[in-house]
Amino acid sequence: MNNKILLIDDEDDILEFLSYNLKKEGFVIETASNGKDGLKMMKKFTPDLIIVDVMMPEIDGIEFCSILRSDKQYEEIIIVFLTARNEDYTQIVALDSGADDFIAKPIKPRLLISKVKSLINRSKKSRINKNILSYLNITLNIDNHQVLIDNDECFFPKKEFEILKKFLKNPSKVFSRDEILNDIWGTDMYVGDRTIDVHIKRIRSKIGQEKIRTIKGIGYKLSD
Amino acid sequence: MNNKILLIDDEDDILEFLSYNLKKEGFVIETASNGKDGLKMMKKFTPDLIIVDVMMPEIDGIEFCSILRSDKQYEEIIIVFLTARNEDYTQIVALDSGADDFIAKPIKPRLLISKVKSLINRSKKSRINKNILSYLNITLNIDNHQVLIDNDECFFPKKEFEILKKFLKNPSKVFSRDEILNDIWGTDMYVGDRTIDVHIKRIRSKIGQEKIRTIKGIGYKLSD
DNA sequence: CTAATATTTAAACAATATTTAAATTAATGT
DNA sequence: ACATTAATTTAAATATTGTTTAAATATTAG
Repeated sequence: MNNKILLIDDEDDILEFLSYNLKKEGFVIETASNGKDGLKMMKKFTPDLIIVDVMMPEIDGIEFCSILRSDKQYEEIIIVFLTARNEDYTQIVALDSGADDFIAKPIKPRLLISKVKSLINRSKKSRINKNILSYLNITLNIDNHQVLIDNDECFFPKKEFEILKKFLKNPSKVFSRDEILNDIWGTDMYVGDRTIDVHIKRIRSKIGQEKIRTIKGIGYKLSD
Repeated sequence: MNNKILLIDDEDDILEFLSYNLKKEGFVIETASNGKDGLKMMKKFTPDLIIVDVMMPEIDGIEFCSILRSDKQYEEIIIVFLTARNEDYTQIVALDSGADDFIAKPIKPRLLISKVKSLINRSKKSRINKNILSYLNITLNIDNHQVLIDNDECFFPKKEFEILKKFLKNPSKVFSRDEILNDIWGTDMYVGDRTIDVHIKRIRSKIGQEKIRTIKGIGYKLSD
C-alpha cells in the first residue's frame, strides 16, 4: 500500500483533520496551503491522489485541476475536491474540469476513507493491463524497457532484460540453460552455455547475488 | 454519443423521472423494476452505465452490483447507486462493492446529468483524441502544428513533428525503429533505419539531448 | 521554374552489448 | 578426502548497433 496523498487547503484545521484521519489508515501525507505550493510539491512528492479545496485564494481548486490535467505526466493522478455541501454549481464545474470525485463539507471521516480507498483501487485496476511484472523488490516494465530495484531505476541491456523478464513471469520456477537459450536466442543460434552464466552474473550484480539461485545440473531460478 | 443507460428501481415514478431527464440529454434508456430483470436485460441491452437503487426487494442494488462485478465481461460498465441522502453506511458498502459513484435522493436533475456525463467521459478518456500533448517542458499542438519548448515556439518539420507526437502520446514507452517506421512512413515505403537516427538527432537538438533515451537494440524513448 | 527547405542515404566512426576463452572456485558422488 | 563435474569470474575479442557529418535527392512554397 503506502499510497501518497497530497492535501491542499488554505485552512489549517482542515489540513490537520484530513491528515490525521488519512495517516491513521496508513497513507503517506503531504500538505500545501495554496495552489502554487501544491504545484511545486508535485515534482518531489508524486502523489497518487490529491484532495484540494475548491475555495482558495489565488489559484483555486478548479484552476489547479485544469493546470494539472493539461500535463500528460499527471493524467493518472486522482483529484478529489472539497466543496461546501449542496454547492451544486461548483460540483458540476468541478467534475467538468477533470476532477474524479468530490467530498462535501463537513467531512465525515468514514465516508472520506471509503471514497479515497475506492478511488485508489479503481485506478489501480485500470493500470493492471500495463505490462508490468513485479516480484520482491524488482519491478519490470516491458513498455518502457525499465527495471526498478527498490524503486531505483537500473538499466538492463537487451539480453539481460529478456532473461529477467522470463524469470519474473514465473518466479521460483527453475529454468534450464536450454530453455533459456531456446526462448531468448532461438533455435537457429549456437551460443555456448557459458554465455548464460555471464549474463546471470551481470543480473545478479544488479538485483542482488542471492536473488537468483543456482540449481546445480538443472539451471537457475528466481527466489528469496 | 448515444450512450446506453439501464435504470433499475422498484418505484415507477423514479424510473420515469430518471428516464425523462436522461432521454432529454440524448441517452438511450432501458428500465427494469428489479435486480433479476436487470440482470436479464444486460445481455441484450449492453448498457454503458447502470443506475440502480440500493433499496429493492429480492436482489438489492449492492447484491446486483456484486453479481455484475464478478463477471469479467461487465467489468467496464459504470454502476451508479441511488441512495437516500446521508445514508453514510450504505454509501460505504456501495463503494466497496464496486460501484463507481452514487446519487442521493431527492435527485437533482442538473447534478444527475453532470455526474452521468462525467462518468461516461472519464471512461472514454482513452478514446478521446486530444489536440494538445504535454510532457515536461514540451507542448505540442496538433491543430496549429506548433511545438513549444519552455514556452518558446520551435519549428518542427512534418516528420520530426510526427515522431515527437508519437513519443508524446506515450511518454517513456520505448518505440522500436520498426514501430516508428510503420506508424509514420507506412508499410509500403522503404526507408532505412538511419533515417530515423537523423530525425532523432534533429529532435534532440531542439528539445535537449537527454530527453530522448537510446535503448540499444530496442529503440528510443522519451523520458527525463 | 527556382530557391529554399525537408528528407533520405552513404560512409566513417564511436559506443556498448554479447560472446568466447581460460583460470578459478564450488559442489557432488563415491 | 579425492576425483569429477559444474558453475563463476575475469578479461579480452568480436559483433552489433547507434551517431554524426556531409552530400544527394525530393518536396514545397513563392
